Amino acid sequence: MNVMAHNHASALIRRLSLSAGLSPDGAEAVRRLPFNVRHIAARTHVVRDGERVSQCCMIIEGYAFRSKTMSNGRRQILSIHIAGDLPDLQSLHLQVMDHDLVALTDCTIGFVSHNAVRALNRQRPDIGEILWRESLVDAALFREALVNLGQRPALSRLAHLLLELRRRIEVVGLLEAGRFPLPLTQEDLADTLGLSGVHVNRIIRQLREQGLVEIHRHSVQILDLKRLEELADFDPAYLHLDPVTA
Amino acid sequence: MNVMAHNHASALIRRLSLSAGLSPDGAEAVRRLPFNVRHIAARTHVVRDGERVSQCCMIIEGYAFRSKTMSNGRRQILSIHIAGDLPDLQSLHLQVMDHDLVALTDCTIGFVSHNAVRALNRQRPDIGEILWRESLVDAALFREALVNLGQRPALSRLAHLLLELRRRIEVVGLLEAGRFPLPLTQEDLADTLGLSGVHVNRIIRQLREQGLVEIHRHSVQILDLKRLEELADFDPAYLHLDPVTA
DNA sequence: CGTGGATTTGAGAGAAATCAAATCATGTGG
DNA sequence: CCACATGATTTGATTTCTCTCAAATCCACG
Repeated sequence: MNVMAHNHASALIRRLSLSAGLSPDGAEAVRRLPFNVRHIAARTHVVRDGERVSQCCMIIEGYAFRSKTMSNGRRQILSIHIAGDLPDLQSLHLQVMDHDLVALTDCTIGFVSHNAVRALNRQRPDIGEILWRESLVDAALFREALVNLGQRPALSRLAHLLLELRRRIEVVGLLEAGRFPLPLTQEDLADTLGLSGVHVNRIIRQLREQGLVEIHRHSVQILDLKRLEELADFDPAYLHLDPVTA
Repeated sequence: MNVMAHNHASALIRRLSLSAGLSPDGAEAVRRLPFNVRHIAARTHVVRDGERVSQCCMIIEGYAFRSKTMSNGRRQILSIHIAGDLPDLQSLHLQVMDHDLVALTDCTIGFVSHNAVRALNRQRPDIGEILWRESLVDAALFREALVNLGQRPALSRLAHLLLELRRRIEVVGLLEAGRFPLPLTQEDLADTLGLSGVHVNRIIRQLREQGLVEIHRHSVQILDLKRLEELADFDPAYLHLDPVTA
């Protein structure tokens, strides 16, 4: 319940500074937001579809995902989130959730009231624009995910997902010797990629057999980045991480 | 090249007033934005993937779509846009396009410089928030499209697309006796739904045979709304059109 | 009235799903 | 520390959905 979170926002600030030109004093203002820090157990809901919320959150540590579940029980995972993400920033202006937000692992999460964020936006329109931009990048990832689901065969689809995660994890400094955690079960991956669990298993095996990727105990090592990027038709422009490319 | 466009924005204003609580004087401020009105021929690009832009646009009349084309030529249509939409609002803060915007029919489009929109946002933060919200609704549609591509079989997938279009068209007052134009070829529909053209043809036939929908000469009539909504598992909450539901 | 794009239909192939069972981990309590 | 229970992964067999290729028909437009 720590209200001061001076370094909790470091991953977020690192990313925003790199990609959105957040200034040092802007970073300070973000750091000073009144985050209410809480621990969330793996596989518990942070917010539920249909709920009306008055705060949004920042992931400080751990993994989370957003998903929608249809009335027949089928679930689509919409996005995977890591430290430094603001996975429900959209609730700032869309206060009724249209999907779930769930902790994938045990998480440390900082909650901020919408009021505090709105106040900051009014006081510092430059930061408001950066947060708006952040929500637009979120949408850009959804667009690429649409291409992934609609146009790529299963093998490339998984490859693309891994490459996106690798890059995003790298940006916040959590890539360790080219290796990163992937705390999704194969069933979770299936629901992310619009495939069946069985098929995901077979696809993973193919990636392994082709010497492209090593996936073991929820940890991923990409062995041949170039070849994997070709297979996935991966172009990171949509991540909008490069300030030159906006 | 008319700079005054007092009623050109009526569809947009109608929608924002209904769903985002745009006030009458806010509407007036939006109307007074310096729109540069131009006509765009069917099947021409409005903006291209990779371009850096300094203006965004509002559809005054006609249909457009956003799409991404992969290096192997496969294309995914990301969204379909109608009068009153701001299909490249994201460029306001993401100035390099990560997809194409293409006119589907002959269109009348109003272009506004980013500078003018940014100035309005600073001067009228309430309108800035409504535009931000608008970009968040855009993202909400992408999320639902992800569910559509990832989890629904072809028949429900098409049904869902038709229901979404019907509702959006209704909101801006363009639904005529339950009928609306659908100027997409079956090939276009295929690229929207992640299916092949041939399969889309067969799916349309099924919808017709089941007495659910009549599609003829690029015009759609939904014959059994209730049954179609069941088939599609359609819940319009994600459109965020109802201000009570935010 | 001809032409080219769009739609429709048929046949066969392929990708991925489902169903079912076996194996492998992980963590718990005795 | 081992036995067991639970969930995750792996493998096999079969079915289903959707794709591709190919050809025929239809339609809008000049």
